[in-house]
Amino acid sequence: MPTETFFNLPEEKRQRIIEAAIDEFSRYSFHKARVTAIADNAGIAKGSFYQYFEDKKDLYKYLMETIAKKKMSYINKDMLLNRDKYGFFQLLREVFLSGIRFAKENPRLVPIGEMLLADKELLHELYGENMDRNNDFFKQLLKYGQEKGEVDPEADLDLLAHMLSVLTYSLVDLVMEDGKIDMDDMEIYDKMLYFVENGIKKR
Amino acid sequence: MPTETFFNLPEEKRQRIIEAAIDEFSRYSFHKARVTAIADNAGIAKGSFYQYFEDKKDLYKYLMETIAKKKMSYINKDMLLNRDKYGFFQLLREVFLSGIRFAKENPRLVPIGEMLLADKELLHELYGENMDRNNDFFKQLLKYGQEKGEVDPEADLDLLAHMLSVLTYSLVDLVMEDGKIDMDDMEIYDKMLYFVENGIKKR
Amino acid sequence: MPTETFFNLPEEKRQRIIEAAIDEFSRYSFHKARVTAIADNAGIAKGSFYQYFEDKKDLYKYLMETIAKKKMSYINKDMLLNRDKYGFFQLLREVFLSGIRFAKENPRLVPIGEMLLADKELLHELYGENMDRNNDFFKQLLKYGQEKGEVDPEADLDLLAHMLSVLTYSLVDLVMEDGKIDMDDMEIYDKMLYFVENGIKKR
Amino acid sequence: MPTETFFNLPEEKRQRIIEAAIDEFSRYSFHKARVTAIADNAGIAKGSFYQYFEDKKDLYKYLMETIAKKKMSYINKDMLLNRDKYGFFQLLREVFLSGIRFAKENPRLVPIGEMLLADKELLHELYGENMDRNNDFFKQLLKYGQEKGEVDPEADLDLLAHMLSVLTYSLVDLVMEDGKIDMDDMEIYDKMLYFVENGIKKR
DNA sequence: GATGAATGAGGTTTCATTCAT
DNA sequence: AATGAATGAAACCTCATTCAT
Repeated sequence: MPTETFFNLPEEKRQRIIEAAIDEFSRYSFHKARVTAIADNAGIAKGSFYQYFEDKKDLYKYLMETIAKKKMSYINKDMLLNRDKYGFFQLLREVFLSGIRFAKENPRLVPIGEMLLADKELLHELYGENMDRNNDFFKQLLKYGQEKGEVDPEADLDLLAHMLSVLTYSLVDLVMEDGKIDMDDMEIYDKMLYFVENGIKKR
Repeated sequence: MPTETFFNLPEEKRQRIIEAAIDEFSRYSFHKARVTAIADNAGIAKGSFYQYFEDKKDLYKYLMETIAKKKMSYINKDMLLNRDKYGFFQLLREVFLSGIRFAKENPRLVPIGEMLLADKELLHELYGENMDRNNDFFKQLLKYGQEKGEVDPEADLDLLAHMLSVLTYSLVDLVMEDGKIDMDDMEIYDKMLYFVENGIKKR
Repeated sequence: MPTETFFNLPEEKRQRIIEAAIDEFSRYSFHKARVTAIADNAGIAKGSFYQYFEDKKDLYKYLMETIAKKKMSYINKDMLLNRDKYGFFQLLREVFLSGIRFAKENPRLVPIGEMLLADKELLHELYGENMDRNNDFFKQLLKYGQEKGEVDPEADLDLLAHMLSVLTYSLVDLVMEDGKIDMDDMEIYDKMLYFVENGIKKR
Repeated sequence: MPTETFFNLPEEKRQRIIEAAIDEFSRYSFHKARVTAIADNAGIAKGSFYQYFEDKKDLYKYLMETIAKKKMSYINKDMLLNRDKYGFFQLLREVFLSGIRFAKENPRLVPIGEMLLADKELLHELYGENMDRNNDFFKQLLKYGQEKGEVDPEADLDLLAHMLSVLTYSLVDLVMEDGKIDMDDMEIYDKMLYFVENGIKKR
């Protein structure tokens, strides 16, 4: 956790630091990223960095949390709360699209997450055992889909959740070119959804 | 490319070095992996390392090539050559399973590939533009599936190839726990295939 | 260029570092000189060295600049500015003597310059094409001498400039024994000047 | 001294080694030059190198001797033996020209000598005190010139010898561009001689 | 005598973190 | 709180030389 000092900082300065961190961690893996570069780009002294964070990992953890929260905020909460008004596949579509919107508006955050996912050692260190909240989310959703009779009742929800989770990531990866996303490329999202729907719907 | 000296080494020693390299690179990303550790674990002098490889990256590249070749060798070549004897989904199943067999027998090689995939900078440096041979392979296969009338003729092959590629990886990831695979867990592979088949087959 | 950090250092410490550098580079060629030795002798950590200079070459370049400036400062500027009050050979004598005075007071700087001059590769790297400002200086002087009618009007100024430049160096070399100069050995400078004067004066 | 083994080598092989050594030492100072490069370029095993020479310095010493001898061989011995038939300045001219001829035919040997001259430590180690045979040669010549009444009887022969020695080197340097010499550029040699003659002749 | 693999000391450089002001 | 200089462990890499075959 960042220190109290950090949270007492003027918003603007805190932003500058976060920005600089994002910039560095989106370009380089945790180990290659340099504290010096972050401090420099944020325009703060290296010493200050250690007044705000315990160490490099402390900032990194905080960043991951921030990112996770931000990503969640892209999901239309109303739809989830009133999910009964929508079909399962409509909800799924919303989840997919929220991922895309998030990536479009925060392209630099995408590789940060991906790099962490690849670094099992670090991942374990940060989250210990419970490292797939993402899957849990999809699993809940799928269960609901089964209950509503839209999803194949035989389906293995753990497997499906994992697949959906992975596909979301991959979709973002596919449409992101050089850190940019062509949001208008709507067709492709629906193609994937079409594929998924055929794959898992109840027949 | 490793030096001639390296290839002149007795098989046993070469293996020790490769083993040590795999050990290090499967645990740590390229940047965190240490030449010193590799040399130590291989039981050779640090100086010797540099008689065999130009630098850390040289060994790494060589390792990736070796891994790629090994992975390919797990695909049943006969089936590919006589693909007309098999249905498309039978072929796809073979490809999936080959990935699993490879992962089961070489569990430490899996994270090496995954870490590389996450390090865009390194990936680019090693392979430049043509970095998705994996996708190409699936695209060929899918095209064949369309020609045989088994795959949805409307399907976007680029998208599908990407998805299949990603799903293969994810499947391996899913069944690998602490570097071990439960091969007998056959059911899950077929579940995924079932899902995929429903998703993309011609109706 | 040294970093800002270096220039922020207390004068005393900066001097210690420069001293240590001079000590090392006056004894050993650029390639044999060791950063470690410099850091040790300056009483700073090796890491600090790299906070002050980009690398060994950075310090070396800076040292050469410093030396060049210092050497220039030994020339009596008044004489150059009011050169019309003096004969050409008087000016030349002043230039010669300035070289001697510089060498006498900074004996360790002499071999540094000489070693660089011998390392064509390094020389080229540092100065690119324009690496004989020394010659230019003498050429200007000689031109002036011709205009005043003191120097043989037929003389090839490029050649003469080169010769004078070389002779200055050699004179210093000659009178420097074990890094010390016997300044009182005035006679020898005049002998050389006598020789030069006879060689190039207008008849 | 090279080992007997070296001298027993077939002429052709010995030449190859010497060639490779010249190539390396003409490009790099003693310390930067690499034994490995020499062995490689000579097409011999690294181990063999140490069968022929005690160490890098041993080869270097031998090379310097060879060069010195070769350089001497360019002086017209007949003229020296029958020096009475020629004037002093004719002899001096011959010595100058021999230096030029040597440089023209062995351009790579020139920088080797120059680099050594700049490395006082090495120079001392190789030749101890008596490191100016070159000067001695010129001193003998000048003495003879005085005796014949052609050279200023007041002249300080040590100084003049030094100057002549230095000027010879510098002349070579001046006309050598990129390791090549324009021998037809005869005029310049005579200009320098003219200058020298005026400088030191008896009046 | 020839070979080429093996060695390790030693060099340069990087960087997270500490600390004095 | 802020600064930025100081540190040193540890990484990569080079190369002369030795040694077993």
